[in-house]
Amino acid sequence: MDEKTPHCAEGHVHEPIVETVNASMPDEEILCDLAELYKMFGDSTRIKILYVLFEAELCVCDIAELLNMTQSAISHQLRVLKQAKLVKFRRDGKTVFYSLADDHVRTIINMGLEHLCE
Amino acid sequence: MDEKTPHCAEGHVHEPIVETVNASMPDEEILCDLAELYKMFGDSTRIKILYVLFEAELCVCDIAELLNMTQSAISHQLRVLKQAKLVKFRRDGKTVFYSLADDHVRTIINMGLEHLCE
DNA sequence: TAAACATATGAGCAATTGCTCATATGAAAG
DNA sequence: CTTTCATATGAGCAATTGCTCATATGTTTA
Repeated sequence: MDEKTPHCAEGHVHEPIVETVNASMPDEEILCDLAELYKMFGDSTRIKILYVLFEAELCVCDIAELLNMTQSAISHQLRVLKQAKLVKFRRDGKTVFYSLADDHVRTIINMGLEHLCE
Repeated sequence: MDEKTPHCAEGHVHEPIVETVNASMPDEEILCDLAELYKMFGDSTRIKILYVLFEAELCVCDIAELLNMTQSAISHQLRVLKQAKLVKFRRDGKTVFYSLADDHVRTIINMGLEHLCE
């Protein structure tokens, strides 16, 4: 048997359940993608950026001002959010306006807030 | 003005919007709690543990076997999930059975999966 | 063209994280 | 009580992360 997985005694009571669960598991890759997605929401700076974009598109320096953080810090995080396709942007002269990429972001954050307020 | 926040030129076009957004921001603490919550879902091991508990309560070694990881690694993560109140447990002799603490966990994970599959 | 401004990005660093390994705890069986 | 088995936990380490600081890029204006 696999050396890496210690296990309860042979003929273990819960084995059938393990089989069932194992069969219904999504692909490893999907679950990793899911973790990557939630990782985006797992940092307070990024949560704040996303929340701030709920109401309006904003430029980098506006966000920095709202969160009282440096332009650089915000820009780095926007890059990450952009890669995760959670925000999109639009250039207008020197200014770059960011906004939520889709409505799921709003839904996911609101769902989390609901969970907290119970 | 605040030294830490660089800002666009004085009399900036988007200032009114900034005011509005600022007024509607939830407390710092709530957004931090929200980030803490999502941090739990932001690791593939924890996501897998939670997913595996969708169908049935399982003991630590069953989970370890399912995920092909060590008992120790799983136990450490279960501790974290327990602290976040995402799982609960029940002792039966030597065995400890873990299960999802509430239905929100299922909902949140499913919502993320939906977002990925579009 | 040069200067000014908004944003992006690379290097570096301190803090956090997720594991391993060894060991402790707690419960049942001998 | 002692052993065995299931689980919990502390120390330590490598990898990741989120920031700062300096600087690069891109756009407008003089």
